[in-house]
Amino acid sequence: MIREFDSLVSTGTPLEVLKAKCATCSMHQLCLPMGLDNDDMDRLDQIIGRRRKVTRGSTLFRIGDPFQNLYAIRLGHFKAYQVNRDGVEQITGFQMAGELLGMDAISTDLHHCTAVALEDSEVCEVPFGSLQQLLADMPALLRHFHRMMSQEITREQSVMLLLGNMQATQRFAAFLVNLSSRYEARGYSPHTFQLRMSREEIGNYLGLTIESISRLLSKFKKEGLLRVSNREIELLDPVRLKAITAGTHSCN
Amino acid sequence: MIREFDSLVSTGTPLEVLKAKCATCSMHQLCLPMGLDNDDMDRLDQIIGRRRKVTRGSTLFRIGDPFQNLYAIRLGHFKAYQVNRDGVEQITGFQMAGELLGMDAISTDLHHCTAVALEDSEVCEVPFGSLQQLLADMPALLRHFHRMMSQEITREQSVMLLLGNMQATQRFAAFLVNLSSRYEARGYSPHTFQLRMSREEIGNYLGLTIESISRLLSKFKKEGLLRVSNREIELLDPVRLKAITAGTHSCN
DNA sequence: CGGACCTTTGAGTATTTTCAAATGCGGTGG
DNA sequence: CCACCGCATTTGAAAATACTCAAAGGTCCG
Repeated sequence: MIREFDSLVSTGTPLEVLKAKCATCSMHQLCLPMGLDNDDMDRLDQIIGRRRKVTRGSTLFRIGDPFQNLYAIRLGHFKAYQVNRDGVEQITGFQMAGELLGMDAISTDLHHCTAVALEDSEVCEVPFGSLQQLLADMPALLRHFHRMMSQEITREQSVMLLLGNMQATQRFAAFLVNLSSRYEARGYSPHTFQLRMSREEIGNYLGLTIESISRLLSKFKKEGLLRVSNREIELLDPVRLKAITAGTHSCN
Repeated sequence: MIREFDSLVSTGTPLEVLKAKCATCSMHQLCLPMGLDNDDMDRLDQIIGRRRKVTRGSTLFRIGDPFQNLYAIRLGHFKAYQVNRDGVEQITGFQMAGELLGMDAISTDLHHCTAVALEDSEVCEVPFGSLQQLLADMPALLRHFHRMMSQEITREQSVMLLLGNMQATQRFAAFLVNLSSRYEARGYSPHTFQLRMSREEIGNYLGLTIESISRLLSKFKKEGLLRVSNREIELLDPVRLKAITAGTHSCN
């Protein structure tokens, strides 16, 4: 990687672009280029379109938009939501750096959800046509791409489990534990983190109302499970939190 | 297709195997070989392992099983469920002929759900290693495989919407409408069909109790929306059923 | 400092669950 | 052929969880 760094600098590549290469991206162990050698990573870099900034609250793509690109999140957080025929939103996921947005659009070439940045973020545009050509040529990339799609299927199944037969307390505990482990996987503290989404968004995602979320936060606080200050969360008893996730038995 | 049929017969291929070829399978317009030309379909046929019968109630694969094969359903119905740490089941989907089972296992090489036949069924074993090699070589197959995975993501998102912010009545209506359209896509009557799953399984899938399902059936029956006799269902007013799916407003 | 917005908390309500009992269906054996 | 048994389903009544509505309290930002 050092070698590559040098060669890029020597050819006068602007620093902007340099920083944006997969090889130097802190997410390359989680993201699409995971496990690729340097040559393959270069080829992936070459098909990636723009590295785009998405400001807080702005929309990356919208339901019904034609599908052109997948988006790899370099930095920041997103929410993805579906909309009922009633116009009611249902958030289907919160995505963070290293995760891929837009995979649900492959089936019909139209986006099935809307993706909105929860904070100022950056994404890599991955033109899907080009990616598919590359996939045929790079078994490692093919394998990992399939893993990422499969992982999304698995994640959604877990949410179905959560929504289908967990109580409010369990759901919220599971939500916190999930965030915690994802931050840990990214090298951040699993105990202290900022919620990037509002109480309302959490409630929407978990199939609960904003009031329920607020009450659950108060309850967990009172029980010494966590400390909250606005969106700053500190998990004080991850073990018990995980236990609550498992069953209703331990939560009164 | 006729030509192929002839050539197979002339080479003395047993009828058993003949019937099992993708080209002669009634599901090839929905299943993996969708859109493939005859040559490509042959290549796909060649990697397919066994065409296996799965008797009612028996398990195709189980959570934690090592992942070897995807399974294309030729005939019959399956349920796929996850299990909580409590041992509580959550059915994540009901699959029918033409659909693919096991895609959630790609991410970790372990199955994340258990698949059980709801009636005597038949599946084609698709060894995933071989499939991946083929994918690199057959753009059309690659494309369709991605569509199928993406479709599964989309389907699960719809279930999240259903579980996250629909009421019991809406959920059950949505369930019936969904079954109806899938039978229609397979050339069966969209109005009259047999439920292959018990009331309990429906309830589990929809995040409701068996009693609620029973009550909803009675309610719909009383409102002239459908006729029920055991597992035989006749939808009498699909339009109103769809309307109920959309919003709570029209159902008292 | 003021205002908009988000969050918290309380009280009453509603939907769905739980628990219990009755009904119906299919299969088995007298 | 009919009675009986087991199992799935239906129905009823009480209970619980989470929601709705309302108001108060905080926080952020101009």
